[in-house]
Amino acid sequence: MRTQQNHPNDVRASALAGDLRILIGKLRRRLRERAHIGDLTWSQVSVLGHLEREGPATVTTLAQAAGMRPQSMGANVSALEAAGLVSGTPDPADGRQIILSLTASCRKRIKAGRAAREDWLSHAIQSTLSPGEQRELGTAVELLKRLVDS
Amino acid sequence: MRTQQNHPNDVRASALAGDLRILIGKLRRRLRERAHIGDLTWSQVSVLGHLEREGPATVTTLAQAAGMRPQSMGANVSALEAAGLVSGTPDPADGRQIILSLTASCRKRIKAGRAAREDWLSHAIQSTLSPGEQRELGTAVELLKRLVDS
DNA sequence: CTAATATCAGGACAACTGATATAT
DNA sequence: CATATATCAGTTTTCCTGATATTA
Repeated sequence: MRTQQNHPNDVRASALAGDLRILIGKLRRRLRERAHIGDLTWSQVSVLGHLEREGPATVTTLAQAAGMRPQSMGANVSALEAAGLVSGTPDPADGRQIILSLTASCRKRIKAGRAAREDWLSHAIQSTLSPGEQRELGTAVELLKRLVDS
Repeated sequence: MRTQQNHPNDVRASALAGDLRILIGKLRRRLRERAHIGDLTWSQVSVLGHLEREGPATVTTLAQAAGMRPQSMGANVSALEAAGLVSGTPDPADGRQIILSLTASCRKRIKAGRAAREDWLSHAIQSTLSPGEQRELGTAVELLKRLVDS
């Protein structure tokens, strides 16, 4: 290990962790208060994004991807089904599972681009970050994914 | 596959927003389940970090920095006072305010480096990210700060 | 008197744990 | 019987809104 005098690596990491911790709290509160696209919560919007990019999935798969319990994800999915944005069909090969996918109307809404533009977070990314900065953020997101799955 | 000229910047921003949304959820749950240093919650650790780096502050100041209501911050501060990590003295110039600062024992604990190393997040940053990647993350954190305050 | 600070009380949201029914 | 999936019910955490006392 090297330099323990001026910039010990763990002090740097510790300060970074502190910044990140505060940042996550603020982002989360912002998302909760402003990120409602329809009558959807922030978690529910995440589910829609996952289904859009990764395709149909079961409740358990979605829960694993989001790092939460199947019961918690089940509540989110129920709300989305009630809103007519997601529908589930039984897996013909495994009667225990229900395969969830976006409904046609939801897909249409996404394709029209309305959903994206109504979203506070993507709007903020576009309006406050230059294309180059957006790329920097993209690489950092990949780093954080690795970190959170470690 | 790259429709660079069509290249809707908003599609890119939208995908980035989706990734970020999921990431924040996962990070938040990870922090809640694993980031207890003593018997402290993640928000409380954030408060300690702020007081350590920025110096003494009032409840209102801390609340603004964290983007939450003074009442919510008050609950966190009360817990920290009960744990003997933070103490408040009345502002001699303004009787309404109470100035909060870290206690000697808390400072000692931080200085000993134990608190930092027990923290899941800073440990993860150190062990899974190279120094260069940590710098990349640092610049991205600055971008996100700007974004969340917009 | 109006504004700012802190705090008490009650409520909402989104996750959690435990238990149960059903299918593999 | 043992495992996996989904779901029902109750609890906890964390922050919110509303109201009040005190001081500037």
